[in-house]
Amino acid sequence: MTNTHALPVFRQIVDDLKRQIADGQLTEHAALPSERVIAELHAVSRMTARRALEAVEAEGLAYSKRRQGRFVSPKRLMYDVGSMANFVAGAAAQGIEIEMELLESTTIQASGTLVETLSAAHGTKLYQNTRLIRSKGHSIFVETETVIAERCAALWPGPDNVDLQRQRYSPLGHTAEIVIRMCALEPDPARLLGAMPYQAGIEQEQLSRDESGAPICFSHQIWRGEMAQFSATAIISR
Amino acid sequence: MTNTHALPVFRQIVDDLKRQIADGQLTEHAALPSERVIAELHAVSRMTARRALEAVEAEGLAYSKRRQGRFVSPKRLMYDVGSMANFVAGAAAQGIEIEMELLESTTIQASGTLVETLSAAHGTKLYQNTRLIRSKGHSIFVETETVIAERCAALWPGPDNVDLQRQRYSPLGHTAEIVIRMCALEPDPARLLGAMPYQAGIEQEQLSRDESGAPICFSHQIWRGEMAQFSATAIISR
DNA sequence: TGTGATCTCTGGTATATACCAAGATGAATC
DNA sequence: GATTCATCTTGGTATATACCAGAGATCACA
Repeated sequence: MTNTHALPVFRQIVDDLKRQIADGQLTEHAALPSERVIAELHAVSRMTARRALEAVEAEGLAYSKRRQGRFVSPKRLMYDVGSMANFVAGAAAQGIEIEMELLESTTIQASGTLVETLSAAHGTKLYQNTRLIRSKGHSIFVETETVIAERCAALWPGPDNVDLQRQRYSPLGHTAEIVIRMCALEPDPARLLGAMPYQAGIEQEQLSRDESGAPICFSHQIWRGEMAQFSATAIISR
Repeated sequence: MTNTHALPVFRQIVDDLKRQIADGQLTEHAALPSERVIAELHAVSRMTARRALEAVEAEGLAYSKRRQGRFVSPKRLMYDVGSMANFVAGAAAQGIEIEMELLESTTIQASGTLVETLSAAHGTKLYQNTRLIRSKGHSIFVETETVIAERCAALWPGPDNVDLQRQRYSPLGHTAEIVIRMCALEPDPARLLGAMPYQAGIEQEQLSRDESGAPICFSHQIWRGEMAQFSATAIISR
């Protein structure tokens, strides 16, 4: 297929696929045509079909499962970072069920950048938990949370607690500094999220403080970018 | 070059380039080796070299200029969305100069989704401005701002005002609802930003309200994702 | 019925090749 | 010194081909 001065062929295929998704012909988690099928359908080489599918994926409209196919991404979830730390509660209010899986729970000693971030002395006892958050079986983000043990003994009984997975999402602290940025998904979190390594995602860091301003908890979240949508309310201080 | 069970070849090239950037061998805005040079250097086909460079680009570590080459991306800028609307002031405090270019300034009448968003009657007079924000000649984001004329006559003299470009960045309103999400850059903003169409970026919407809660201004910003970093402070209300 | 081998389909990697259009450059010319 | 023009380089598009490894279905056999 030759082409002069018009839209690139692979771009036309992208538009076709996007239209099908928008139209509802392809619904959430439905399989997209495979590379080979698209190649035949549009009479292009497989590489061109592949470029088109990769573009749709890069836009966050689809995700791929190795050796299985590409599928339509589910809709975005809203996360109100302003009222913070209640992503789960907020999701519940929207009628969205969230599943949390505790991947790892350890007790470590403060070192490296954590010392500065948490204003904790070297060797301070810290609880560290890694969780994978899903909705309807679809991975949304991975969270690694580091808590200063002594500063929240009452609020948080420690890694042995059964209700651990919910605990984090009841308010811990009084204020939180949040940073959000785009990032490339490293292989490890990408695997957990079922995403391609190094595809674009969202990284979020939260540092929670208590009434006195002392850090309690540092949380690092890695989101599938196309799943995330962050809201906040700003107040013009003057 | 054959390869079994190790890292894919193009990934190794990516790591090599990333190392050079991290080491400082390649500094901000320095040209990366071209596709053909990398192909020769690593003894791979041009397509493989290309994949590597595209991957580096997708990670936000480089940007490409058509027919000129690929260059190392500058460092991220921080934007405090919590205190809002003072991105320029914030940047100044960091010693970063920001340039604003007014691309378009029109007076329109409320219609479509703007009617709902701004709670304005159909046909209400609106000022609409599109600006491109740069730092050191490097495009960062495009903003389209829609202001209800009558609700801010005093604060904002209208599109004829000379100081227009600064005006917006002095607090307008008392609160703002902000939404941040990852997106694919549409061809138009991509061109303005000097980015590839459909690469991943950040989309931000701000709805400013006055003391009474009435909407004043709706702002839609499209950021080069690798340039953005958004911070906020959350308060746990309980 | 259950189990294991096989076969098909999938995306992922890699090469070699070809052409295009426009920026950069420098030589020849005015 | 300024202008024109050819050349080289660049990224972008597109094809054809080849192989790999694993998920899923199927089918033969115990």
